[in-house]
Amino acid sequence: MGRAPCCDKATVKKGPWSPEEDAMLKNYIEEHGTGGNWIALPHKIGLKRCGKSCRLRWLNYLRPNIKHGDFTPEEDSIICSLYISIGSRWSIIAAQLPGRTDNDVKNYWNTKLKKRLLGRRKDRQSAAATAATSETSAENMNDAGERALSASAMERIQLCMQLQELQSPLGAAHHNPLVWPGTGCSRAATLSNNSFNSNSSTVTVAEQAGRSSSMNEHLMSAQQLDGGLGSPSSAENSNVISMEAGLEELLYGEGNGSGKAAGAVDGGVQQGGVDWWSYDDQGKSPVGCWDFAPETTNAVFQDYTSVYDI
DNA sequence: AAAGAACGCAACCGCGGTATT
DNA sequence: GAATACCGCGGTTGCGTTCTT
Repeated sequence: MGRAPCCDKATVKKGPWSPEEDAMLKNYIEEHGTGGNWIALPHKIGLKRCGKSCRLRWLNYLRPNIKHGDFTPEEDSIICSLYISIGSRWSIIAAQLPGRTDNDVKNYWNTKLKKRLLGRRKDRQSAAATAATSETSAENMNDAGERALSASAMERIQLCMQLQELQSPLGAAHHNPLVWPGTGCSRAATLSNNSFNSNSSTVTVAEQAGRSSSMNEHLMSAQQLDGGLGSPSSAENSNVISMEAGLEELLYGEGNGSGKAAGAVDGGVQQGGVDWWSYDDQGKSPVGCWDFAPETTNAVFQDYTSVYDI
């Protein structure tokens, strides 16, 4: 039959960890490792904690080389672009940020980045001369969307709409394969139309969202990661650069007026002196994406492609 | 200075997938 | 193959801290 019970929920301690508990867990793992069994770990150490709690504490706080607070502009950009493309897959996003945990990234997004980005949209709408129509659109989108779309999907649509506004008055991002890949046309527009005129839709927003989750949401990220494996065309490069510039503008101000080093430079996007999307001299081959081991990139990408059958 | 509101973060909860018996 | 436990993840909550009035 099955295994032994996980832990006695009546006797395990909950709540904040004490320095003594931290020290016990840290010392034990540094000396013996996790042993591949988190459930058994607290018993071995003598901690009155659930194994899941120990695992969480170790991964999010005690593990070496953990970074806390002070996300850099480069990290902001990575989080935003990946969130737009793959949604709230925090573990995958965090994997692109050395030293960051999924919990950290999730908290940072929920408490800061989301407000910063989506707040800007509110500002734009309220300032617009055609406030009535734009607010109606947004409200309809919210009302309809909340019924059928996840909050995550709604946020991503809003972010994409912001990018469209920034990048081209004609909505170039609609045709940006990095934003809405695979369809050759505007997914954002499709979703929006269904949100606005959903009465007679044969394909519901929910279905679209479901398809988005299963098929398309990941693709920009996959292509970004794939950039480390192949050679994007110059058109793709310019799409990437254009999108990054848009994100920079969303994050740090209109017209690139912020103090942050934003904007595209030849052959890459330079941010605070760090190219996180850099290409070689000819701008053909990507190099040094995100400053972590290529094998890690490939592993993440391969995991992802295998899961989503890219 | 005090009270309430807002914020930020650590930790918990529940679920789905995987491994084990 | 079925039953059960383990693992990892995303969503949510609780609480301490900071800000605003």
